[in-house]
Amino acid sequence: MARDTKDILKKNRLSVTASREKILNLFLDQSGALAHGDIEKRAGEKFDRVTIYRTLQVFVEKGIIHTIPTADNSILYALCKDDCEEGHHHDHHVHFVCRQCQNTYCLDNVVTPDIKLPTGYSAKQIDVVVEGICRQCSI
Amino acid sequence: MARDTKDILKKNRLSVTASREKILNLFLDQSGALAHGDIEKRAGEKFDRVTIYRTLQVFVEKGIIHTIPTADNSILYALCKDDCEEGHHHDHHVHFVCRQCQNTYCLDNVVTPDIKLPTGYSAKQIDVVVEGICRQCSI
DNA sequence: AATCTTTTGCAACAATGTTGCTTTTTTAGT
DNA sequence: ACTAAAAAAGCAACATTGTTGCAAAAGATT
Repeated sequence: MARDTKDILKKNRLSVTASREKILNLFLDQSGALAHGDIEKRAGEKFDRVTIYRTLQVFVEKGIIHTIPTADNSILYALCKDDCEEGHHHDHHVHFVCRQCQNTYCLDNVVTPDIKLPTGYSAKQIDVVVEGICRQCSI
Repeated sequence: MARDTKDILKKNRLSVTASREKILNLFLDQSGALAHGDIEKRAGEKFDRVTIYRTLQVFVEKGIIHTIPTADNSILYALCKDDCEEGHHHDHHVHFVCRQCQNTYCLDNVVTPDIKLPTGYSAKQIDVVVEGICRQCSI
């Protein structure tokens, strides 16, 4: 496990530090997306808020995590799949927000549909966020 | 014009006040969506920030405007069409963010597609935000 | 016009995000 | 393994954004 995080960091030409490993592990140990606040809480009192901000920023730049837009004005972060590279996200999956457990998941198997736009508009990226009840909560 | 705003407010059983008329007019005079900050700037120095927050909140509750989730963590607001009622938004159109002019538009004619979800997931609402170049900017 | 209700503005506060700078840690070269 | 250079962490101070309670002002109702 610790091996993994070191590898991921090195692969992205990032120096290996305690906070980066810790934060990366939070994402690896967790299926859903995390908000900055979640990370602050779960990391214990160990890290400075600024460090978390900067770490998340670096991870996004390197394509290790991506952001998910939400209606309630909080940015969520989730792990990218392997086909994301530095400065070149391939974020073509649908995001799902559960109204019951409030978790947000990347539905990696659900691809964003094509959208027919009016003449004159051209699409570069399409974000789809579905709100509803997740598998866990509908049992 | 002033007539319009009074009518809209009355139709929603809201008392007619200067700030509500002013803010409503900003939306009517403008095709795109507005962030809280935009409103604060365009309204002049006249209104308290708190009043703007509360006014937007009331407008959303009444179904006069709706919110648009954005990737950069700022909530945008835009006018609802007539078929929105109190507590019951019919927000089934696609939102378009222009990378050039940075404006956000409601594409009222473009309906959000159905999304096939994995077993166990059920959708209550689907938000689609398309990023690209708008008609104005692609001339 | 008087009263009751609603809204506004103010002040204080809380949460979130940013910046510059010093100290500490990591990396790379020997 | 040790040292110098580079990078990151931590700290403090600050900026922005959003929230709450309450008194004053404005709007609605009769």
